[in-house]
Amino acid sequence: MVEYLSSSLDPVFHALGDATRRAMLRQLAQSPRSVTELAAPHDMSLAAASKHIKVLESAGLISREVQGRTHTCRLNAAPLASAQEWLSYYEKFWTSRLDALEALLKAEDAAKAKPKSKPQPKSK
Amino acid sequence: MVEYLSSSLDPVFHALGDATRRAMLRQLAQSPRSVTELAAPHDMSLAAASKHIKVLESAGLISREVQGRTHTCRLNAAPLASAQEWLSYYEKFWTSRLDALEALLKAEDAAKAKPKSKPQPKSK
DNA sequence: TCCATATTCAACTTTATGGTTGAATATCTG
DNA sequence: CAGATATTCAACCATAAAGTTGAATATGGA
Repeated sequence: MVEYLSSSLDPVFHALGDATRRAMLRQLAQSPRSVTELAAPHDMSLAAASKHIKVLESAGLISREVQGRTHTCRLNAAPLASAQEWLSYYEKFWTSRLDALEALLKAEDAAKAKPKSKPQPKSK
Repeated sequence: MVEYLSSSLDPVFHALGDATRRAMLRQLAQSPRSVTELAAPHDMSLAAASKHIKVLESAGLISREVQGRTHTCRLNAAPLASAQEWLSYYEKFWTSRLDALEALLKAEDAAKAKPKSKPQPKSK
């Protein structure tokens, strides 16, 4: 039903790859904020914060309503749903398994074409 | 129980912000692969693919076992769990709600200090 | 040993990122 | 209108990213 282009995930994950921007999303999860409010907790110029906001905006993660001189930003979580959808594919790799062990089990499971009796010791 | 540093999400989300790397993770979800095998479907030099693999590796998303001249890469999904955990915070913003509408509702919900009777028409 | 295979390394190019500062623009307010 | 506030813009800088090519390294196999 909900179909997401893989390519549209690029800007979303990219936007999430920065702690400042993730923090801004958390702020917006509380309530809409102006640019100044969003910038306040972060130790950087307003112009820098403005750029981060633009990154979030162009990833579709926030929308902006201009009211006079202030821009009110709101969270738009929809693209996060598509990110989570992408990640959900991998749930089977950690659900109800220890992850390192899981990797081993999964490898043997899936690699039907590659029967390897045991891991070789490192040559170095 | 599982506690993840926000900072460790930076390299994870960054790694996911590239379609080539996401595709490589999908490949590895099928079975472990050598560098050559991982590179094959992607239209780039082996050296470029090798760099992508290194990005995934340093984000902790894959591990590598060197056996002779081939390096076998395996998926390590654990950091994806922490990414999903981060995203899960936002589930409430899309679960059982239309997303645009949801933003509105949520805004009213969370902004207890800001009772706005109805959305203002855009000033522009 | 010789050659092919697997992978990385080094150097380089181009473009993107994240930050700065100072000026510009627009709006609100007395 | 004048000044303060909100935000962006433009220019600039330093570093990182993503790709290339060609050489280096290591291993496997005849």
